[in-house]
Amino acid sequence: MGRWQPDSRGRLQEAALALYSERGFDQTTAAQIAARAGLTERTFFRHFADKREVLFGGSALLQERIVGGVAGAPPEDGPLDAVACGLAAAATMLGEFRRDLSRQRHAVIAANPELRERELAKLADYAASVAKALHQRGVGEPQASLAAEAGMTVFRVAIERWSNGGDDCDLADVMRDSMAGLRAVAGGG
Amino acid sequence: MGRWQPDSRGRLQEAALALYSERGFDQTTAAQIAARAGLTERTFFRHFADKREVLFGGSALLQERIVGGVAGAPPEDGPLDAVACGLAAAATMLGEFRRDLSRQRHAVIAANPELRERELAKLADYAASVAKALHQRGVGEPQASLAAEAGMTVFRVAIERWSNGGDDCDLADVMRDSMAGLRAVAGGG
DNA sequence: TTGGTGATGTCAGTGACTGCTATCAACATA
DNA sequence: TATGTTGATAGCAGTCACTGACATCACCAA
Repeated sequence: MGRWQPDSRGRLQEAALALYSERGFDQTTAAQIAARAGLTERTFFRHFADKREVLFGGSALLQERIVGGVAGAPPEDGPLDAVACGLAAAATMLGEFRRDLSRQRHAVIAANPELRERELAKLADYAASVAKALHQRGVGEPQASLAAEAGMTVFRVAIERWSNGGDDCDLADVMRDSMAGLRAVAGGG
Repeated sequence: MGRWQPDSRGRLQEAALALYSERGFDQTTAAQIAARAGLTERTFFRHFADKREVLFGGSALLQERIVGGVAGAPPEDGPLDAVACGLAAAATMLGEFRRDLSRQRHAVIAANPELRERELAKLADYAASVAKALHQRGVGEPQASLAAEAGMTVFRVAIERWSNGGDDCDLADVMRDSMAGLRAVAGGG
């Protein structure tokens, strides 16, 4: 056995989600999270840049999935179709995850302005990398940025609907439906 | 003459913009801003909730303009047309402002992740109130949210293009053009 | 004259976050 | 076996964002 318990990072994420749920984000200190994970505050900040980031550990992976979905879309697809492929890939990934944890995390984020801010920043990051992927498909500006940002809009709205929906509500379905909604609103005028 | 110099709030905003430009956001302390404005740190935090907010003093007014534009759109306009009216109102307001200051502010925000986060949060606020205004025009969900968020996407992309464009680049024109771009991307597929 | 009000100053405190240094199991290598 | 290196952690001191409580004092109204 190692000198320390394994998976410090994972333990910190678990502890943070639990404490943020129980007492709220503001009422939780980094030292408390670390203590619950059997670590020190200093170690918390070695793993996560700040108190918020601990809730967004999976975002890099999700971003890869989305970009991969866009890059792997059929070559004849238009920009927004390609983005839809990225969203489908994201929906698949999130669907695999434990839904109760997703909901708990979403509730914590929704309850705090600072955390909502961070989530928006993550979505903007996704949009930037999706726009890049669209460029590589030959899409120019401002079409690429508009399609990418619009896609993230659909993503956000869909996640919101899915999170408030019942247990039989499928994320991929909601994504498709929301994308259709955007096309209707934007295309029809 | 009053006991204090007038317009503390304005002096703080000016001092903050200057210092953030000169040394960068991270290298500027709230105490330095206050000192430059002839005030104390404590007073800074009475006027602004945090170090970032001092750059967003006009956002409430801008929000009012956008919502007013949406509410005042012709009744027969579709959701996205109404949002376009809101954006036009915003463009008018921003056009009245000194462009050099707008650019300086934009550069400071672009240079710092925390400030970009805050700007995204403001846009999300605008989107929420625009969606509300659309509801009052009889638009349902998710159409209202999608149209509102898509509108903010257009706003962001347009501001970015305008900010990087030449002096002859008109914001209202860029807004209209970006909106047309979105319609083309979303409508055409 | 007197008393209330509002914007500011002063001060002490909490907690997020950082830089530096020490520790020590694990591993590689001579 | 001995020795040096590495990596994840602890410990500690420090800065700064932000807050709460209380004091000050020009201004204004009665």
